[in-house]
Amino acid sequence: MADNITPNIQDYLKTIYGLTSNGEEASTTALAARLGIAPASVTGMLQKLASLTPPLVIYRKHQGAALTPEGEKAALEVIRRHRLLEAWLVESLGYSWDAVHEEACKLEHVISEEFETRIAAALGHPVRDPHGDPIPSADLVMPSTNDIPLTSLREGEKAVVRRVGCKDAPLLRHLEGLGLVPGAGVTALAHSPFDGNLTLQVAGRPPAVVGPAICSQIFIERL
Amino acid sequence: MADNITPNIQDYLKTIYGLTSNGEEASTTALAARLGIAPASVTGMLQKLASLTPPLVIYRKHQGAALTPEGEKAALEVIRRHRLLEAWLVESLGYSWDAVHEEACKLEHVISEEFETRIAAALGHPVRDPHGDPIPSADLVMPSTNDIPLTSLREGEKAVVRRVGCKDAPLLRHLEGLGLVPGAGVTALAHSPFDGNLTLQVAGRPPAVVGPAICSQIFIERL
DNA sequence: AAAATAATTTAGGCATACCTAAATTATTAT
DNA sequence: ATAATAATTTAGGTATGCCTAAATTATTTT
Repeated sequence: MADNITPNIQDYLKTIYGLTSNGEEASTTALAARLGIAPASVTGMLQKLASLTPPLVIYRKHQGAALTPEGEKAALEVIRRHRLLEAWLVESLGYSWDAVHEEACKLEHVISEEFETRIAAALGHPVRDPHGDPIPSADLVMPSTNDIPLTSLREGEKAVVRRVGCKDAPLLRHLEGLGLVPGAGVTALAHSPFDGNLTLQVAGRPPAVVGPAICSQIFIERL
Repeated sequence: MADNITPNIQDYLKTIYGLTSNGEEASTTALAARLGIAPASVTGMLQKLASLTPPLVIYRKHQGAALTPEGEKAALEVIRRHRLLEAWLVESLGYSWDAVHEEACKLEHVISEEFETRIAAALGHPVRDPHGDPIPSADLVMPSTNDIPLTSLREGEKAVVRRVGCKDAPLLRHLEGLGLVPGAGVTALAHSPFDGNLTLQVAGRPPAVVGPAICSQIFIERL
């Protein structure tokens, strides 16, 4: 029935999940932007995904798309594979965290269930990937987190970096240089309410001033 | 120029290489049979491969196909990746040798050069895959071998199994059960000229009678 | 409310890569 | 040499998934 889920469809489902789970609308335009294709192409695909049996998305003209339970299941399966692959590329092959996303994007569509099972076991069934993104369990439940944006940290408050929500390789390398990686302890030394700049003390490093463009990509847990 | 080499084209090139390097003709029918598609589809693709710039195959109507230097290079690249992947699935993820072919067939089309480099290094730049197939070097030279068919072994002769030239999972499991895997020492106890059966002593095992259908798939080096 | 702008959809096309059926070419047997 | 068979090619068609241009719908501004 629902085994006609092509790599392309997987990418759509993953992207819809990424938008809606983030509170954003999975609109034609937003999907087109994230997928790097024309809006018209998205319209065509959403119509198709909604007319499959079972439907993978709920779609009404000019109203954007939402995943059906079947669509969400398929999305979580791909997301699980992607994040396990990222973790495993780092742990097992020594990849740097800025290079794993691209590789995982291709591998996620071709690995077998056995492959998934083996790397999950080899990694000890991790709950987060190298960027701190939660990894859905084998029965496709997304772990809940208490991550809050670094932008909400104020003078004197201490926290631990939990997640870095960006895929851009140069930015990831920059963050690594600052020590702003999952697990790092940070203290807010100062906060400028005008430009949103945060002066951060990353454990074991000199203080650094970080702008809101970066802070909004970093998620923490307060201590 | 020649970066429009799709996964499909890679499969054609790999298959043509497999036939011609084996002394067989890369005929339309043979390719169709190996690729599991209709002969007419092969004709269309061969015409296309021959008309690319640079051409990947030499093709003349009713004459089958042969790889150009560019085509052979692309074929060796895919074969290298396939065999490295097989080795690495066994070594690093604990796959059994009968399961790796299928997985490698999908992965070979998507891994990056970095991935290839990393697994080659992690494996110590192996020269054979788990079935004993030679792995082309990083500069795409196929290692030469002295492998001869097990069918040529005669009473009293000793040899080492070097290669098992079949992909069929049930047969591979059967051979593993007999100990007929690369590296195994064998002695021919008897040979029947009528049915081609060979009675083999595999080191550390009871003697076994093996028919020509199996023997022709196994390649050895005489001691 | 009307006009302007933004978002979305429809329509018509293209490329890849497969298919079947019919036509052609090559090979083998009589 | 002719007929039968086998191999191959041509022709026309399908499905996926993208594109652009034009049309439509929704939203915002005046």
